[in-house]
Amino acid sequence: MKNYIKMGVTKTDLFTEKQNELASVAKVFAHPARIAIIEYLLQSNTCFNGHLVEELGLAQATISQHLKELKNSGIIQGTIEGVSVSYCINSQRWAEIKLRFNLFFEEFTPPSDYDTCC
Amino acid sequence: MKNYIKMGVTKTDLFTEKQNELASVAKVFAHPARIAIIEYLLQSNTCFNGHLVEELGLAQATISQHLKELKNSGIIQGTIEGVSVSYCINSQRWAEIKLRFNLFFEEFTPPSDYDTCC
DNA sequence: TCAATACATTGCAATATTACGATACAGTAG
DNA sequence: CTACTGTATCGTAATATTGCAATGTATTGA
Repeated sequence: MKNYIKMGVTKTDLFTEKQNELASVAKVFAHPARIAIIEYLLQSNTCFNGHLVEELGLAQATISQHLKELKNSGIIQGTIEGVSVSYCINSQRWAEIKLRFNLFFEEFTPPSDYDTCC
Repeated sequence: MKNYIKMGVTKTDLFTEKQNELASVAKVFAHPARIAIIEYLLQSNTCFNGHLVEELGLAQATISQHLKELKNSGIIQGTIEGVSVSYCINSQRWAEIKLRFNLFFEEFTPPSDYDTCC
């Protein structure tokens, strides 16, 4: 069984692999600090080698923890660059996740009379 | 301040309204049971009035709790229909959330030499 | 009215998340 | 080697999430 982000007492075995995967990725996005980190990397649009601690207002240990989760999910990657680390979006993984969410959102194709039913 | 889904000891005040909102919606998707419920409603493509408890393997109380969170986020809506309740996707809210995620995913436009940098 | 049905709410136990200080570690400069 | 810098990890407190049994509530059918 795949090693999903742990989910409380969640009974992952009741659900499909796809459902667990989507939930797992959504969980990574489910924190504003991680959204902020991602958007920072998205906007810098290159390898970022800098001062996220000053950028966000969180402690260094906290940011490091969030970065670790982002790395674990494959969304970002980091390479050691001398004394510091360069982070950037993993473009392939990003495309993959984007597609997965798109497919999910496209699953809804309501008929024209949809809104009259409840 | 808006009433987001509570976030542990998360310091929401450090982030923008948009970041907190996106994280809040992602949090709703961050559980396979809720994904499963949503997909069930998506696929039935109409007002569902039925037996989610038998469909998923969770206790009635647990499902009720997940439905409540989905209702709170506006993703689904329910109307009392005699002895039971009909649930369906709120198509307007769905479109809103879809757009929000699309914009987020579109924020990444890597230059051609992107993958060489880290 | 009374029982049955369907769902919501409450209360609780087990577990995960978030945050941060303290500390470890690795690379660089001197 | 030593000090410094940037990051990771550990330990821990505060809080949230998940799941379920028990219970409450509202509607239907007899």
